Amino acid sequence: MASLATPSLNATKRSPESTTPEVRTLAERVFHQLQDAIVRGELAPGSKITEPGLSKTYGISRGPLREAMRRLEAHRLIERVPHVGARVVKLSMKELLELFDLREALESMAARLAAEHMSPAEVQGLRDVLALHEGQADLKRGEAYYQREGDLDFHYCIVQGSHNKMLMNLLCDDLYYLVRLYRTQFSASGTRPQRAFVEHHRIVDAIEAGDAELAELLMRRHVSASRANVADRYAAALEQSATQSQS
Amino acid sequence: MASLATPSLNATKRSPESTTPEVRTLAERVFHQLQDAIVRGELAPGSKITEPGLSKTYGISRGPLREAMRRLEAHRLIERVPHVGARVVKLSMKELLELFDLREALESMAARLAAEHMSPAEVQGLRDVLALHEGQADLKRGEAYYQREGDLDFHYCIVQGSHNKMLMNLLCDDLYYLVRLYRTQFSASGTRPQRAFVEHHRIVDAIEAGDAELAELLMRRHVSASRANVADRYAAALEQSATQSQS
DNA sequence: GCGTATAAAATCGTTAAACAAGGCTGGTTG
DNA sequence: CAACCAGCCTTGTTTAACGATTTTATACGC
Repeated sequence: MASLATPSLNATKRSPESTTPEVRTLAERVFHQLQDAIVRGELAPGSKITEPGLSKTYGISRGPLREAMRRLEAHRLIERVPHVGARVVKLSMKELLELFDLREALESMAARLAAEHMSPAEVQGLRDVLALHEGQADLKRGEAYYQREGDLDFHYCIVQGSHNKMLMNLLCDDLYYLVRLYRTQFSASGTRPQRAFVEHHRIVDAIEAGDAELAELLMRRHVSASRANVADRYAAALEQSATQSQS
Repeated sequence: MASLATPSLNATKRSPESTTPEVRTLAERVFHQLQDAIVRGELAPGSKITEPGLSKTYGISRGPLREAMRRLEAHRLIERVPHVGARVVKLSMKELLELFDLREALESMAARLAAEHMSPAEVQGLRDVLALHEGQADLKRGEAYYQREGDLDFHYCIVQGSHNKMLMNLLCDDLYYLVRLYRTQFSASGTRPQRAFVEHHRIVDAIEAGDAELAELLMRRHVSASRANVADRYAAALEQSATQSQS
């Protein structure tokens, strides 16, 4: 029963990480703070990050700060040039689509493994997450951005269910932060809510049935459709701005 | 014609990185040195890494050293515990199989993208790499370990051909170092040479034909077979050591 | 006025010394 | 023998300083 609550707990624990209670070293703490600030858009994409500046605002010396920045660099949240400085990463549409390719490959694998390894309790936890989102969807029906973080919660649970630690680290610690960063940068509200919802349910069904192949296929299509949706909306925005500048 | 040589050049450039000519900052240089030392087994897996020790052996102060270690940590080549220290990562068989799952997902995607995006010149470069290995195979036929690094060269080229920078970074900068580390840790000579060879050729054929689906499928099978081979050999080794201890 | 060249300022990379904080070792003691 | 305590070592962090490199600001010439 305890493990039943794990997935949704994990999902809720992600938001209030501003306090970061268990983090003991300064470098780690400031790393998480900066990570959050970047992902939430408080540090503007492309803006320059200066050591003396951060050192003053966060009240720490340059040593731990530089270590935190090295970690941010490894997570691809900032870009550094020797002797010049660091700036917050600015995702291009090309890189965003690349990111979707990665997600398609990794998350379809995660769904496959989840179908093979997830325990009934974990599946139930997954259904709980879905039910939670459904409630929110009922409340805010019509608002497009209702599932901004909820969608990731679902994907988190699937990845956790794969029981593959390397996969979990890669997706949850690295890629999902980039996904969230993109969502703030492009102010991308997750459109196509009801369709994604049905897809989520079908994926859980396949996982519950232990149908690894189907789960993999459905997740692949789900991510692929999400990618196509983003690409289409981008193309539409491009066209609109083009006609706008024409008039 | 210049770009034709790029893949094989890239493959050869990987080995003599001990000089690291273009690396300008100390932290970066010592990071690469440590990375190399770990991957080549000079730093024993599980062995403790102490800051004063490395600081003395490499003749640098603790500042850049700690930054280098933070990068090694991000690449999962060392593991740190606050206030305790860092040790070289020690891959378990479980983690190795997890790594193969990642490779299967990512490299099959890479093969698919390569079939879609690779230029004829790049395909030719890929064939050159294969021909080079074939020559070595003729020379050292019988020796099982002939393709230890050559195999990775092939996979490198495929990933490069995907033209997906995120995928390239992930595989070439992160996972492939872990693969090499595993090969030294388990003193794993790539067995099944001729079979892998045939598989390599068929993958290139599919890529050249632009058959993305087939390339993806073949690469998936290729990695999967490699994984199964490793798992089998490990199981056999386990059984042998069991009967050995029995007598 | 504008572009170039030089000089100044700011930032980054690195070192060194020092101290606090926490873990490990080994000896002492009950 | 186990628990406890002290001392030592390593890690985490700060401060100050300096060389190197980049950026900027200024002044000069065209």
